[in-house]
Amino acid sequence: MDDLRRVVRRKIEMGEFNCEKELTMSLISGKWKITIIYYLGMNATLRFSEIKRLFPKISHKVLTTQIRELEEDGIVRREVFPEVPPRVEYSLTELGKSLIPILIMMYDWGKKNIQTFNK
Amino acid sequence: MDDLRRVVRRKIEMGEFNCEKELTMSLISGKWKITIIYYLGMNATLRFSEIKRLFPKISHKVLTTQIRELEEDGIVRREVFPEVPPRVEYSLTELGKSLIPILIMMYDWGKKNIQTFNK
DNA sequence: CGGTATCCAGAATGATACTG
DNA sequence: CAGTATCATTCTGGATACCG
Repeated sequence: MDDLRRVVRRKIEMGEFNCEKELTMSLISGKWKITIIYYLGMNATLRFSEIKRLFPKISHKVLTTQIRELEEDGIVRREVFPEVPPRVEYSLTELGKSLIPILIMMYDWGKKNIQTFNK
Repeated sequence: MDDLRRVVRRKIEMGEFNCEKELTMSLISGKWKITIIYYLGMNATLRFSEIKRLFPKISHKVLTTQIRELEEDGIVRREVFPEVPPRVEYSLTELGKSLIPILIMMYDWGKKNIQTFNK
């Protein structure tokens, strides 16, 4: 797929990032992306419908969009099994797996500090 | 200020977070927030105009908005000196400082992987 | 200098319906 | 089952002008 990482590459070329942190942020920004990455990290592979079942609040179209962007950015691998009915399995690439420590840190930070926001 | 952390608190109350990671993300999501936090971490205090000079591409209003949200969320401290012309200095709170390791990890990750997006 | 108010453009998200 | 297409809505960021 030629479009692979096109948005991110365009941002790099246009000098839209002030700093490499913003590259990282741009990859995980999106209402469901860190959730999807994290659960794929815990489950090795998940089918489209399994992700939907895990997070009923995410709409069909939005899940498609989020996971397609993750795929374009090289974070998620998509495998289509030519069956009827179709089966599609998602898993993390090595690049995707390397994001997990960052998500764990974000989880730990949130866990540690959430009570200060409840007061 | 009564509005302190109101948006985040509302999200917590409404159960809008699937996971504590999302609390962390919600605090640092915003086009300039990680940039502002990071530079405040390196400079101890910065005046409004100094931040503007560091990042000429950020507009006046957007800088105000981003930094006000960081203040409401308890990440940034705002000190007003009653002088003419006014002087306002921003610095990180302890909560804000505790985010720095996450931003450093994001920087390192971006630095390490940016070349894979340039191909 | 360091704001606020208004208005607007575009992006992100979401609801719904249709398809191989 | 796992999509795509269309349309509506909401959220974010930005341009501009005015203020104490």
